[in-house]
Parts: sequence; C-alpha cells; structure tokens
Amino acid sequence: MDTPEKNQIGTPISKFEDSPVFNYINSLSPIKPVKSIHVTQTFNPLNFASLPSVFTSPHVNSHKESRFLKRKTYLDGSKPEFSSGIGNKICTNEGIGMDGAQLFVNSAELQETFDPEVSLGEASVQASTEHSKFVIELPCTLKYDCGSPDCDPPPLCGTETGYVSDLVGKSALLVQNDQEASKKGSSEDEMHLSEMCQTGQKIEGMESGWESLISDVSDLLIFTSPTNSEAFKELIEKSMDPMTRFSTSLMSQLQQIDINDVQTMQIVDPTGSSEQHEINNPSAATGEASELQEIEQTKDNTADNLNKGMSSNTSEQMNSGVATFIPYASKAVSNLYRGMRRRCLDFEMVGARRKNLGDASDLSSSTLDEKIACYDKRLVPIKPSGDSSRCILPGIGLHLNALATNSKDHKNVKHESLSSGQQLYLPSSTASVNSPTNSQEPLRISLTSVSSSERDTELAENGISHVEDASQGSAYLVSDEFNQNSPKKKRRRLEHAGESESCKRCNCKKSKCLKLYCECFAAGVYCIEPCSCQECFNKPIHEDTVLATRKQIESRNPLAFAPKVIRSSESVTEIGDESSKTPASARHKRGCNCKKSNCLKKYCECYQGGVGCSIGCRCEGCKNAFGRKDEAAPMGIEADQEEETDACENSVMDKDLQKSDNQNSEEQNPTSTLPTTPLRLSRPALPLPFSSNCKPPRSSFLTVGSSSGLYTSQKFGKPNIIRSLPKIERHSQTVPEDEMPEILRGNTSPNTGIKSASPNRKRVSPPHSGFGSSPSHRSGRKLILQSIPSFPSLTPKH
DNA sequence: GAGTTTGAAACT
DNA sequence: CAGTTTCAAACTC
Repeated sequence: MDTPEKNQIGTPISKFEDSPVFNYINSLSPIKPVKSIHVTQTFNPLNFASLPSVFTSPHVNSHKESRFLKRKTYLDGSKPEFSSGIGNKICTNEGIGMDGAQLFVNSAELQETFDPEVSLGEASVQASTEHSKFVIELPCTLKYDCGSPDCDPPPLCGTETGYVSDLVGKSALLVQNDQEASKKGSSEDEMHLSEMCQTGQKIEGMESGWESLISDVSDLLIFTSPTNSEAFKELIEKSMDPMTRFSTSLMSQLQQIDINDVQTMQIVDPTGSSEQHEINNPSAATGEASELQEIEQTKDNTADNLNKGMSSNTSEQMNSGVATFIPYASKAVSNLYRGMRRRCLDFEMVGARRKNLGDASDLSSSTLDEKIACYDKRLVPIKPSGDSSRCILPGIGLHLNALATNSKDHKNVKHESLSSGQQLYLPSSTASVNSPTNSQEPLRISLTSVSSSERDTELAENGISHVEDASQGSAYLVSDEFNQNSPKKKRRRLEHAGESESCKRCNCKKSKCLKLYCECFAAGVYCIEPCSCQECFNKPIHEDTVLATRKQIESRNPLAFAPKVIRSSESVTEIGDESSKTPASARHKRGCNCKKSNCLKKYCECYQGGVGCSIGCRCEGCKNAFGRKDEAAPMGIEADQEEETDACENSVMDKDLQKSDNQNSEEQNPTSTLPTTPLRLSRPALPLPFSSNCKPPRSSFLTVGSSSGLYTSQKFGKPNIIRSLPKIERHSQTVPEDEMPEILRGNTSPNTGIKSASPNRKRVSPPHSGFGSSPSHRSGRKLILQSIPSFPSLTPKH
C-alpha cells in the first residue's frame, strides 16, 4: 500500500495493460479498459450534477457556478477577494470545462442518464457506480462542508474516509461481482479518496487537499488541450488557485472526487500531452498496482487502510505526479482570491466571454458561456448563442472578458502582480492558452512570489476564514437567491473582508436597480447579496430586463455606462502607446455640477473619481483637491487651489478636504486642458483619500474596461486593497492595474507611484481598439484598451 | 441606525 | 436646453 503506488506513478499506462491483472480483467469483462476522454468528460459532468443534488446548501452550488462564469470572464481573477475559494473551484471546473465544457453543461443529464453498461470502458462503468454512491453519500460530506467550509482537512478527511469506506465496501461488492474489473475501479476510488485526504493535509495545511486534487485533475484536463509545458503549468496554477481558495467547500470535495475519477479516466486518454500521461499514469498505474493490494486490504481494513495507506501513497503520488504543479497553485491560490471576482461583469460576462473566448478558444468559450449563463444567473437563461447575450452587456462584460482574454499579455500580469498575484492568474491562464510561451514564466514568477507572500499574510490574518470568505464570495456572486439561504456567511465575509473592499452594494429602493442611480447597475454588475436593494431586477434572473434597460439607457446616452472619468481625448487617442502616458489628464466625462460640496466631498463625481475638475465642470466654489476647475490649468503643485476658489464656500471643507488637498493639491490640475499634465504626481496622493474611505469601488470600474482593472486591483487588496476607488477610475490610483487599463496611460505612467489617480482607465475613449490588436504594451494597457472597446460594444447588438 | 444633505439621473 | 423631480449615495448626528 504505502509505497508501491508512488513507484508506479511514474510508470506509464502501458504497464498497466501489460500487467497480468489487466489482462485477466480484460478477458473477464466484456468491457475494455478504454481510456477515453469521453469517459472523463462524462464523469466531470457527473460530478457537477451530483453536487447540486447533494449539497444541502444551495450556496455551494451557486458559488461554483458563479465562479465558473466569472472565472472565464475574468480569467484573471482578479477579484478574488471574496470569492477566492469559489474562484478556485471554478478554475478547476473550468479546467475540466475547458476540455469538456460541454460536459459540464450536460453533466446533470449525463450523470443521471448514465448507464454503467453504456459506459465505454471499465472505468466509465465503475465511475458511474461510484458516482451513484457519491451522490448518496455526498450529502453527508456536503453537510459537513457547509457547516465548516473551512478547509478543515481533518473533518473532510474524516467524512471522506467514511465515504471511502463505503466506497470500498461497495467496491468490494463490485469486485465480487465483476471481479477484477470492478476491482480496478474500487481501488482507483480508494486511491482518489486517500489522495484527497492526504493531499489536503500535506499541502500546506492552509490549502485543502481538495485543491491539490482538483488542481491535478484540472491539470490533466488542461493538458489535453494545450500542449506547451509552460502553458500547462500556468493552467495548473490557475486551477490550483481556485482550488486553494475553496478548499473548504463541499463542492470542492465532490468535485475532487469526480476529478479523481476523471483523472484516472483522463489518464487513460492519450490526448493530452506527454506530461499528462506522466501524471495520469502515475495515478492510473498506482491505482492498478495498488488495486491488488488495496483490494486485499480493503477487504480487511477497508476504511483504515484506505485512509492510512492511501493517504500516504496517494499523497506521494499526487506529489510526484502533480506535486510540481501544486506548489504553484498553492501559492497562487491563496492570494488570488480574496478578491473578488464577483458579480461584476456577470452580465456581460457571457457575451464578453464569447467574444473573448472566441479568440482564445472557441469551443471552450462557447461552452463556458453557456455554463456561465446558467451559473451566473443562476440559471438565468442566457442564450448560449451569445450573440444576443453579448450585445446585452457588452460594456462591462466585454471589458472584463476582454481583459481576461487579452490579459494574455503577461506583462500585464506582472504589473498587477505587484499588487496581487491573483491577477496574474487570470491573465496567465488566458495567456497560457493563447500564448503561453513568453509570459508564462514571468507570470509564474510573479505569481509565486507574490502569491506566496500574500498568501502567507492572508493565511496569517485570515487563516481559516479565507475559506469562508471564498465560499461567501462565491455565494455573493451567485446569489441572490442563495443569499437568503445563507446570509450569515455572506455577512461574515463582508464584515471580515471588509465590505468596502470587496464590493459595494447598492441600496436602491425605487429604481429596481435598473437605473443609473444604482451603482451596481451603473457599473454593469449584478446586484449581489450584500446589496440591500429592494425589488431588485438587476440580477441574472432578470437578465433580459437588465439588458433591455441597459440598451435603452445606452440608446439615450451611449456613454452612460462608460467610465465617468476619462482621460483626455488626446491621451486616449494615443492609447496604444505609452506615449500618452499622461495619467493626469484624466477627467470626469461630463464634469460635475456641485454647488455646495465645493467638490471636496464624494458628492462630487470628480472628486469621487479622484480627478480634478475641469473646464467642463459647472461646479461652484470648486476646491477639488485633485484639481480645481479654475486651476485647470496647470497647476503644479501648489495647493493653492483651496484658497483660490473660494475659500468662502468652504464651509464644506472637511477633513477629507484638507487631507486630500494636501495630498492632492498637486493634482488639481488641470483639468480638461491638460491631458498630460502633472496630475500624476499628485494623484497618487489623491487616491488615498478614497482609499481611506474605502469603499470599494463599485462596479463602475468594472463596467468599463476598467472593470478588468478593478478585478485585478481588488485582488490585490483583497479587502483592503482596493481602497475605494470611487466609481470612476480611481482604482487606478490604488491599483496600478486600473491604471493599466486606462490604457495607455498608463502604462502607466512612468511614475511608479503614480498610479495615479488617473482614472483614466475607463476612459471612454476610443473604442476602436480591438481586443486582439492590443499590443503588447503592458498588459495593463492592453487590457484597458480591450476593455475600452467594450463600451461601445455595450449596445452592440444593434 | 435614522435622518439630512447632496448632486446625478431621470423626467417634463 | 433648462427646469423640476426622483433617487440613492454621502454624510451627519
């Protein structure tokens, strides 16, 4: 039991076949051990399908679903704060989904309909039986999970072990009946189970074993498609991250189980790259080799043996095969997610995804979209076709999607990585798919380094809490419906994570969240639990309504969903390059109309956005710390601003003002005129004020291209991080990413510190930039650019 | 947490 | 386009 598996791991599948046992089995059962992809796929679906039924709490499911959606769209994940856990799952799912996205969709059906007999190979047959068992037992496990989403490996293991024991028992029966053929299956199952348990424990206690398992599975899946080793690694990492995040959720467990099965199955499948084989083989080989041993043991000790022996063996196997991957994942995972993926973009996610995916991978994208639609909305009937869907939310979704897909640029990742490794993930993943070679390494590095550090911190801080957060986050995403079910978790998350950071919520009472009054709607994101809105229609369920409303609004004002803060047109035009670098130029699209706040409070959109007032503003007594209207001209640093305008008005001057003034005085700047101007310097400071407040920028960012930025940014911060970027682009300040998006600007301005405030990201600017085209500049920019287009796209359909 | 202030969004 | 109303965030207590 103990070691043989390990050794075997390395052995190729061929050995199996050669083994006498194998031959014997073949002779006995009509079914031939075919390792076909199909089988694996079927399993995956099964897993998913089974899960829902199993889960006592809908949240879990919802989370998963949401994550899927998000993930794809985001890819980067940036947002991971809340949903971290979920995100991981999604990743894994995605991994599977990528290969067999379709599988997911149909999984439920497949599972149920699945006839063992029908199954192609032994594995499939066994798997089916196993699944059924799982389904039965899962509920128990799920319950546990639900109760303590935290990773708690021990509990999970315990449950699993129980499960395993059951499986074993069943397997034994099967063996008797089917004899060897069944044996394999049982042994494999055991293996999987034990592996899961062990992996969970071994892998940094923090991370759940599930994750590792999942990661492995995902890896396998991934492998099938992408050949490049690097890409492979990235993929793995991605999957890993998500996994880690979730560690806790039952879903993960279930998935893992499924995954395990899948892995074995996949292993069989040759389609994958050589790497896959290696990995797979080990498991398979171990499974077989161990089978005999295990079978015997199982008879006697079943449960115990499985737990002990399997755990050790399996873990090793896992490690040996997958281990290399895991590290990445584990590191990255923790970091990634805090953030938030969130709902943001969910809307458009679908549409955007399609587009984006189209680039990267049509197949996956299409399937993903469907999935997403289902999950996102929770079943909201989004159209798979996507065209329509796309149109619907082009804005946000596109942005996000674009970002995700585009994120390819690894470079971007690095930028982001500074703040958070998470972002890297998404991009990397996408990147890996698209163009793994270049960026991958860099990404990895950044990820690992960053993620590890972050993770550590997080772990230290949050510890178990992460899990919860993740789960919650997922819940958020999904769930409106679910929210009610498990509001506690959500609340917790919010509190812990800091609501502000992760996401804002709206409090609409009369607008039904279908007007721009609603921050969520304005940002292009669906309302989620944290929202205390009433009669909210801004949910996936009402997607049609939301889209229709959006269209109407856009028809009225095409830029309604565009970021309010924009860079100067000049800069925008140049977007492509760094040339524009002038972050400072950012300005509020329409200008404010403040009369009493002196543009020193968030009532002022300019101020909220972290940008100075410009000529276009009709404000009275402007004292905008970021730049007075009067000053629009160039001010340098002087802080006079305050004085100038009217000191009079000042009653308003708040502490904030003072602070901001001090910090920002520089920025004040210019306003419209300046596109380039100096604001930058000051900007950095500007953001701070917001940050302090912190609310997370709502979605606004998200909506636009910036959204992508947001995500990333959020990731970083997780909770804290983001600061509140105001709706506008302020996130840019805090988060470089945002800036990135800004496009060019950014590239961010050279000033390191800058981030500046330039909110540009959102800039309306030139939509033109095609997603694909985006040049290499820094990832950030690219993203931005891509995102930008989205705006226009908002109304795409037409 | 309730109430007030504020300015954008929506409406006329 | 201007004026008014509606709305929800921001803010204050």
